Amino acid sequence: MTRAPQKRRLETRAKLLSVAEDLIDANGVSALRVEDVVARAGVAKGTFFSHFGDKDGLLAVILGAQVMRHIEDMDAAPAPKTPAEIAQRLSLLLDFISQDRMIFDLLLRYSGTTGAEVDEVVTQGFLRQISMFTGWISQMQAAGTLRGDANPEFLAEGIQAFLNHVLATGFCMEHGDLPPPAEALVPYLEQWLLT
Amino acid sequence: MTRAPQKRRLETRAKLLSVAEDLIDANGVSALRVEDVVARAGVAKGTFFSHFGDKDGLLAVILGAQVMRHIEDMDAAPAPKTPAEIAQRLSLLLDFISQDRMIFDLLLRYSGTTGAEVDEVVTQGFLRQISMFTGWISQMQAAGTLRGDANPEFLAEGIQAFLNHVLATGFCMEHGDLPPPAEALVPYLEQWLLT
DNA sequence: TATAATAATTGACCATGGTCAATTATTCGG
DNA sequence: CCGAATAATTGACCATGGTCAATTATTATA
Repeated sequence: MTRAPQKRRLETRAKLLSVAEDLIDANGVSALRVEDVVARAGVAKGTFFSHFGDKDGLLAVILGAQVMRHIEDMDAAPAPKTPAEIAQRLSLLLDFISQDRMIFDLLLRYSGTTGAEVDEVVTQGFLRQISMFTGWISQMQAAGTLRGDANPEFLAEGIQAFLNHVLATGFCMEHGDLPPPAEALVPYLEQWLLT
Repeated sequence: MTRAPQKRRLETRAKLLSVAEDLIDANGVSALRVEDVVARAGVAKGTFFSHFGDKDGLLAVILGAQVMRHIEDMDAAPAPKTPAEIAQRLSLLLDFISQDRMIFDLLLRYSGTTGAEVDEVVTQGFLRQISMFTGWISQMQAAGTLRGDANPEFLAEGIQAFLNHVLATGFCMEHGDLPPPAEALVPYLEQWLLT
């Protein structure tokens, strides 16, 4: 039985998170240095690792929360009615992830940590996203606007696959000339979801 | 105009590669240390980086070559006739990539380096793989065994997407209980390629 | 072949993430 | 309120990838 954390620990953690968020806002994820975080937070290096395990742990918490916020926004609006609308609904999230390859890599790596660590925000986010997709698809199937011959959860996983594909592909071309990820996603979704 | 590399340089490069391959065979990709490689090869650290840019550069060369070998094997046999046969044909490659998450991550990262570096083996491999898929699909379309309503290259990219999806998903569950990647791939391919 | 120009290599040095035995703060039982 | 037990923090130290001015080997030129 593990004890509840003391107030001091919660404060330290909050301080580390807020400092890291500020630094990320200012300089981007790639430029974040653990040494800078602990220096600004006024704690020792070891404290950082005792809280987050490693640097990616901290990033997972912060980026996972941001992803979760996007998912909640997407889920709040009325369900999309076509594949193109799904892609459009995803555009803010996709833009966020496209902003830095490090974000994509980290989310992909943490996306399914078995759910072993119940508090893994990233895992939660992905599960939530799949169930959101599943809900959309069920509704569309009920409305007869897309193929009814496959189970919604399976189709939802396919969306996930194409979403990652489009993101990965986007990083390959040198930035500048290619369409935004949400747009690139449309043909895949249509092929996957229609008839 | 850059000059051709001297014999000495080619020998050094070959030595580094062969030492690294031996170490990988013995201990796996994750355990490879640059210091070990240079020590065994009898060269200085700087030499390593002058040849490969960074550690991933060396890995890209080695793993890219292994992937290319798998692709050539797959391409040598007669074209598969069904989605399930495609999955089966891919199983050796998928098993190879599944063996260590580091391999998957690296291949994904290097898969499309713009083709800017013409000698990037990984990029070559992916292009080759897509064209192999495209060929298979064309033949199957001609034979009428799968949907003829989409262009083969587009369908080939979809295969790539599902292939990565299955691999990524495989790493998430703790190893042991889940089916081999090639098997997990089948339903996606069928849904994607059939009618 | 002597010398200048260029290629290749060297290794001390740095940057950064990560470890862990020792120390300090907090809580708990009596 | 006083130790004893546990939680939290500390910071010197380590591991490993990566840099680059200096050095040595090779090639080109006269």
